[in-house]
Amino acid sequence: MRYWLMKSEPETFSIDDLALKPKQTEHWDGVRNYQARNMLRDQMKEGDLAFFYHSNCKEPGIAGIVEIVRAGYPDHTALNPDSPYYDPKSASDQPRWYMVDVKFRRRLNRHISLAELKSHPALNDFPLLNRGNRLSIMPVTKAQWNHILHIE
DNA sequence: GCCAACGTTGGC
DNA sequence: GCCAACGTTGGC
Repeated sequence: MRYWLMKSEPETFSIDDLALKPKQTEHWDGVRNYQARNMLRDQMKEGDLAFFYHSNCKEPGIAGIVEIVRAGYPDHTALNPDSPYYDPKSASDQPRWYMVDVKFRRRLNRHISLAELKSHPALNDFPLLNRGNRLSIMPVTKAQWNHILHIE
């Protein structure tokens, strides 16, 4: 199994929103970046765990943990002209974009802010902290995962 | 709201 | 295939 970090803007979809969903499960739609798409489609598997990261908000940081409960499958919002994620170049017989289903596991005991993550030398290689990184899905090593849970 | 960084688009 | 222009991300 692998570990991940998944970004979401809490004003759009927060860990609290996920916790309120039926079965506390929701599909992770709207990823429109090829590198992130490849991870959704090829690498994320049922049983993987991911940090739920709140971005573009007052205090960006890790808010909780989710589990991947369905591996990559076509993101149907790309085919819906009414969706903000509509992509006219996508087609149902040749899907361009993918998503996974995630299930709420728990909130962290405390919110771990981006500023705090930056202060840990052990996380120097954490992709989230690399300058200019804009990926909304990124891999987390077991060591990084454990480190973050340790400082929780 | 600013702006640096980056990805994508499209003319050539 | 280059690269300038443009749009988006996301921290601050």
